[in-house]
Amino acid sequence: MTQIDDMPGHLVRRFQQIAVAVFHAEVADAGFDLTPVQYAALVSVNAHPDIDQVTLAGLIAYDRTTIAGVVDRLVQKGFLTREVSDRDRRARVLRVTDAGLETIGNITPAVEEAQKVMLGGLTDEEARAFLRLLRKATDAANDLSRAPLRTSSTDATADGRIRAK
Amino acid sequence: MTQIDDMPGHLVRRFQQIAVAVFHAEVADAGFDLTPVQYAALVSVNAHPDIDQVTLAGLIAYDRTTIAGVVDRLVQKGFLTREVSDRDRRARVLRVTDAGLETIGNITPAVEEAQKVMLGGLTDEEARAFLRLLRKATDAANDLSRAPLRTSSTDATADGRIRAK
DNA sequence: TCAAGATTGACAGTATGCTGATAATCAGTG
DNA sequence: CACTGATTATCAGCATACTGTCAATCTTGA
Repeated sequence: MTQIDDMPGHLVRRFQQIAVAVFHAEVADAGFDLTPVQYAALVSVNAHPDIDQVTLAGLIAYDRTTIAGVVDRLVQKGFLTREVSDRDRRARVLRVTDAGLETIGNITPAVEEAQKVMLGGLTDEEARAFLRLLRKATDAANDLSRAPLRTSSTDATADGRIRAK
Repeated sequence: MTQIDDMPGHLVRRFQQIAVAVFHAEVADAGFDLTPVQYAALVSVNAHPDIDQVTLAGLIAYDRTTIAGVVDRLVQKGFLTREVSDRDRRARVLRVTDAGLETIGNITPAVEEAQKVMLGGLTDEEARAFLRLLRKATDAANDLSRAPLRTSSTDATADGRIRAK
């Protein structure tokens, strides 16, 4: 017997695989074709209109080289627009389209169902305990990743832009 | 505020990213260049000499189309050999080389350290509780993934081959 | 104001993971 | 033995993720 099966890293990898598979299944059942990552990006842009890609990446803990492809696909699906910013010509400003907004509204039940299904093996109490510990461990180790979460402690600035730290 | 930050799927994705980053960092510090996935495959082949790729995939919950690339890289690094089986000419029989064996022996402390680091935000008791719940949730949802874990309930057969279920 | 440094986005390259298809081979049945 | 169905591996194609590099642009300080 290898001890691999009991290593946190290996278990997390397995659970993540399951989480993605469950998300796909529930979302496909509901008639949508969105990945977990695309969903997170879409919802976050909706919550922060005119956000730029780097700030978006920080809000959902993506690598900034990954976000480009994700946004590409969302633009291609017609759920996002990407335009050069007036204020900073390096930045691309993101915005949810009407189609994107409609998708967000209709897909949410499937997404929430997926969260329940992936924790189906735990009692409600266990699920709460698990989530609390998962959040604590993740937050504590946040900066060990190249793509740490960068929540806006300050609120959105006048232009809707979020500043990290 | 989006509620994304509290979704188990999103948290797991973040924690998995952290786990991989920590693994890379610790292993690189120790002077090695192995990914988490490659490490799991290497250790598992070592525990089950002459295993074929599908059985190996089941032991560590990889998709069978993923395992081919992983094994390719391990063969290229000189850690594994892959030969056509005598008994079943469809199957490729895997075996750890001396270099692979040496790597396993020397890399293990770094791998174990990585497991501690990624759980650094939890007390020992919390870490135990977290692992128990993670294992329970993962095992319960095992079959929801395309790449479920297939532990050998029966032991290795005469030829070292593991039969699932 | 202008030069140095930081930031934004993009690209190339590598490594998981997945879906779906195919070829080669094996096992079981009539 | 021939046929059918299952199994093993591979391939093409797509979607995360990462490292490292680069050009364009902004910001800051001398």
